[in-house]
Amino acid sequence: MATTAAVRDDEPATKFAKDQLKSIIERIERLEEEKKAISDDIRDVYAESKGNGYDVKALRTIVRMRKQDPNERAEAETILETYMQALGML
Amino acid sequence: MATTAAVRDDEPATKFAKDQLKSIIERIERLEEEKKAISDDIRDVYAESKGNGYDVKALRTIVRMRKQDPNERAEAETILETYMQALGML
Amino acid sequence: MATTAAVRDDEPATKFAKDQLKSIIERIERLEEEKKAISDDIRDVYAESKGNGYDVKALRTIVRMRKQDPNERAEAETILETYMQALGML
Amino acid sequence: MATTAAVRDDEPATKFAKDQLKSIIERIERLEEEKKAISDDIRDVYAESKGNGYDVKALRTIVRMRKQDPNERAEAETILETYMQALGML
DNA sequence: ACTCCAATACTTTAGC
DNA sequence: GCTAAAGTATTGGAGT
Repeated sequence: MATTAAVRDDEPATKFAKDQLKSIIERIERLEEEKKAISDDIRDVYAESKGNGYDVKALRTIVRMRKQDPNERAEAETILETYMQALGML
Repeated sequence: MATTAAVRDDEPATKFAKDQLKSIIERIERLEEEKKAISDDIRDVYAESKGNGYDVKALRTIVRMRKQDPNERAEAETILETYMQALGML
Repeated sequence: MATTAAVRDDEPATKFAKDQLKSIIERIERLEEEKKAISDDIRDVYAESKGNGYDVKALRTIVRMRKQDPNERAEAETILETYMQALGML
Repeated sequence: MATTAAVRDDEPATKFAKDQLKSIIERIERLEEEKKAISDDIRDVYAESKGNGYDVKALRTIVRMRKQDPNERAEAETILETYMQALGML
């Protein structure tokens, strides 16, 4: 295998392989840090909104609904109502 | 309430309140898009690594371990060892 | 500390303490086994229902809804609709 | 439609279908009650242990470890150690 | 298409 | 009471 060879199996643990592994891990760690920073930002927006009197749970529901495909949502709604009907919940 | 008033309670649904709500939702949606982009990047790194012969599960374990170690280890370790000792797990 | 003393701190690791610790762990493990068995049963019911043509997601929603307090549910619904209204989703 | 037919599609909502749906929901609800009862028991054991001076967090860790060990350890361990070796974590 | 597992979101509990 | 942490449940993606 030309290009690479992994840190695996019976292969000698070459310095190159080590560096490649290290590089992978560090790339992921950097990306996860960025991801965490954004998660924190999202949390902050919700917290701030709550401070301004908004209902966080409802906000989350809105965000979730807007993400869904309108068709799928309608279809799910129909089934749900059928079941609720059958159970006397409507 | 001085500054604004939310879309809530018995308050008239002012255009201002609507705009504020819309703004909150859109900020969150923008952040979630960024977050998703990064999640995809992370996924890509794993997929590419797998293509180069790495064991993805092990990579994930490494990442997790490096994240957890600095935080807790030393603290819990002591009590834990006492208990493990008592249970013959050591 | 009347009755016993735990496996902790500077106390000598008495045989009694060991046995008590072991007993606690085993009680929990037994309970967790039972709990897992029930979780599996629930999973089975859903799987079987799916095989009979039911929509599992909708079934889960029904179960969740029936668990909720009707008043709270109604209230949450109201807020949600206010927000949806303000965002032109209704 | 020999055996049953679910509360679904264009089918007339027969009493039978309703009963079957109701039966499914109630079976799940009963199982979830049992499950909750056991969860509560587990909680009680931890609470009682805490009252006797045990460190709950450590107890949970022990339980978790004893659960995981037999399953995976040996398998993942090998690859993992190779990687950790390469990263200077060992 | 279906099963399985990892990741996310939600809920509840403990601690300040 | 609120923030932080755990546990639990649901969702989404990967593999077969």
